[in-house]
Amino acid sequence: MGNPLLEKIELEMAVLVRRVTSITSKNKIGNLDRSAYLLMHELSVEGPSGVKTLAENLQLDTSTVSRQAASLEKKGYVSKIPDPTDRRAYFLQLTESGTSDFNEYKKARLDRFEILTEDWTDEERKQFGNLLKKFNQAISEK
Amino acid sequence: MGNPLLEKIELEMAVLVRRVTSITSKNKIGNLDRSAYLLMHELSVEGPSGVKTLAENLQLDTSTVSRQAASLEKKGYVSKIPDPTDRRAYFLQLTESGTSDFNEYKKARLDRFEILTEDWTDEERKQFGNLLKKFNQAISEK
DNA sequence: CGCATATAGTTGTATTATACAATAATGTAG
DNA sequence: CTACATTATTGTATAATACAACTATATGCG
Repeated sequence: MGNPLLEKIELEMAVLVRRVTSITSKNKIGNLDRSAYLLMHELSVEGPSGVKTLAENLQLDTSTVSRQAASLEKKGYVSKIPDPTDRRAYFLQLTESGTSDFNEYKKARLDRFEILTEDWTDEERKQFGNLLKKFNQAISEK
Repeated sequence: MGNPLLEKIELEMAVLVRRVTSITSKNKIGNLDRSAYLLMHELSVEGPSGVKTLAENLQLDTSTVSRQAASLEKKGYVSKIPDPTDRRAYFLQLTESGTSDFNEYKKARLDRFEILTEDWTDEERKQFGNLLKKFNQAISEK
């Protein structure tokens, strides 16, 4: 029974998440973890934003973002600019060192993906990226 | 600069892992978590195995597997059969209730993936499964 | 205007999944 | 038979998350 195409996706997805989780636990590249990376990515794409906006965009609880932001601030990667129109709120902004370490980390990640897919065709890379994105969108929406 | 194909994979992969992690935290389907699921999958495919073998096959630390096994045993999903040739070792074996709840959980997961990919072509599903597998193999090996 | 409610962010606490290190019990080889 | 290796467990730590409680501030209504 069952749809073998779905079964394959289902199993490989479980394996993938485990592998990546496992890597995160030990093989952390540099000073940045995946979650901080996504937060910084968001800041670098969207510009300075507050905890609430970030939490919405990243689909995380504000408490989670708040802690990540605190940790990044401690490392000097983001600074908190008070929102002049609302004294409860801040804008989180990447610092210079944040930006440069973010780029360095991104490069290290890309190198890793380069190696992982070194024997793939560009067509495969393209499909994989597209399908991952499509899948992520589905998860976000459904 | 950089390779846009790789950048897309890299980013979407980070997002994917977060989404799935997030789902695991709240939306747990039934009584089984992803990690227990993979362990039970392994047992159902490979038959009764010891902690060490499982850890090797799943590429996890033995301590991690040992705890998962203990938790599954507590739920009555696996039983420990002493290895007659080595009194340090056990075989973990799925119980009936383990098998049936595993199948039920698997079905729930498949339903979920069915929905997530409901507007995909079979060709896309096939490609996604293949590429995920290929990627997982790369991670395991490189 | 002032109180009630809403909102931004932080902090306390819990859960899940993992690793590494130390240990106990048992096996094995010289 | 002793020294070393191996199987599994347990202690401890880390990362990433959520929910709930709280603080401070904002807003809107009577």
